[in-house]
Amino acid sequence: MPRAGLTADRLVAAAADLADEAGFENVTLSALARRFGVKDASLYAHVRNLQDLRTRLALFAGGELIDRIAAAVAGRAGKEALAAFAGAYREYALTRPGRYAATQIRIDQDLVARSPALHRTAEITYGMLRAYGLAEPDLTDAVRLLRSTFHGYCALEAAGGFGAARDVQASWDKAVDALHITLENWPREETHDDRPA
Amino acid sequence: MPRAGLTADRLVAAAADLADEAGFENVTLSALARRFGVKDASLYAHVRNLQDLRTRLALFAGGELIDRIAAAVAGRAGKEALAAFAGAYREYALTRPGRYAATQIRIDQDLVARSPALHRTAEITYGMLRAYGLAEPDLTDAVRLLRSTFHGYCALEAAGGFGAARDVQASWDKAVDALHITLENWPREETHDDRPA
DNA sequence: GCAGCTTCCTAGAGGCCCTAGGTCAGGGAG
DNA sequence: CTCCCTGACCTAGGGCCTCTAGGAAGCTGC
Repeated sequence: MPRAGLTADRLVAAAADLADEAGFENVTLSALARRFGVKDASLYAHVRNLQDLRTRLALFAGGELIDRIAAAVAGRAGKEALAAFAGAYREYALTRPGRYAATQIRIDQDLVARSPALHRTAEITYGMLRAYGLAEPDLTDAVRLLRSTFHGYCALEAAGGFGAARDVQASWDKAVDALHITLENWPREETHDDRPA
Repeated sequence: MPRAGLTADRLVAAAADLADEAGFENVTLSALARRFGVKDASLYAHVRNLQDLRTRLALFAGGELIDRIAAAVAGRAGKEALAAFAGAYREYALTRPGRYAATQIRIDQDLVARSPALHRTAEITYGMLRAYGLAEPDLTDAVRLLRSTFHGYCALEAAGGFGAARDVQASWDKAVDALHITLENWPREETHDDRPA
């Protein structure tokens, strides 16, 4: 009986493809095992359980996403950087819907803290915003606003939430313009609060 | 054998409570049946299947949400209306997480079209924005931006996505301020496009 | 008090997650 | 080259879930 040559990494990669094809909620150990021509119990040698698989997938996808964003943002600043960030973000969310959905699951907090991808995400986002000259806590507020808008937009779009005739790409470009203006006209805090983000 | 007196509406109401207590993904026919002291097969007399139940729950929650928003917005305009809208939205998302999650599922498009709650949502949102004097397509773009931001914020907050020390309520208030400024300084379209939203 | 509709039941198939324990392939040690 | 050990993969089985088919028991209108 030949071996399938499973490893945790190969499982995660296959799970990522499966997520994009069938939706993140259909990433299932049975389906994954089927894909490798193996019984589901066999997967437990490589992955603790379904939750573990999904967490690994989330971290994997988070890494992919920030790599693309980093590549897009590199060498740009200000509005150009913002547009590049936004474009890479939405592109990933739309072309890899399952992987993107994976990045949104709730993950154990100290596992998050130990993830290099998420640290990189924070660095790049805060870095991009430094051009706007915001100080804490405005900086953190702005980061939250950006993440929320990007995520909300992609989530609603993916869920078919935008029924109006208006072209979504044009709408998105406008939203990015609007965010740029928002960042330039940010309602600053009078009192200063320097706690780290 | 006494009857439980099930109806579709009672099932949906119980499902809503269950969603808030155990999470939307744990809204299950078995759990619901257990709650009524009834076998799961019995539920199929009132609800077509799990998908049908979840869809009904989504529409129910959508109606509840827009009712609260409408009540909050009533009699206000401009920034006050925006803040009231935002406050009611986030309040609902945070205090009724399962119901709120239900509102985000993908729903059959022509079922959406026939839902009065969703029409009301559109009316109220567009109505609130009329104070900012936007014309199409900017109006639709602005609505999309608002919905995205509100949803994205609540989704990230609920998923534990905001790790920084900064108080989330303060951050949210600032985001609403920023949105108000954005709406007042909206980057207008030169060319006019009047298609309905 | 009876007919018929509806509610709720039992029975059972199939999918999923996960554990316990067995078997056999492949690589290193002798 | 053979033995052995690790670990990749297996079978068996329990529990929870959805959903269908068909039967019995309560309620309503006559």
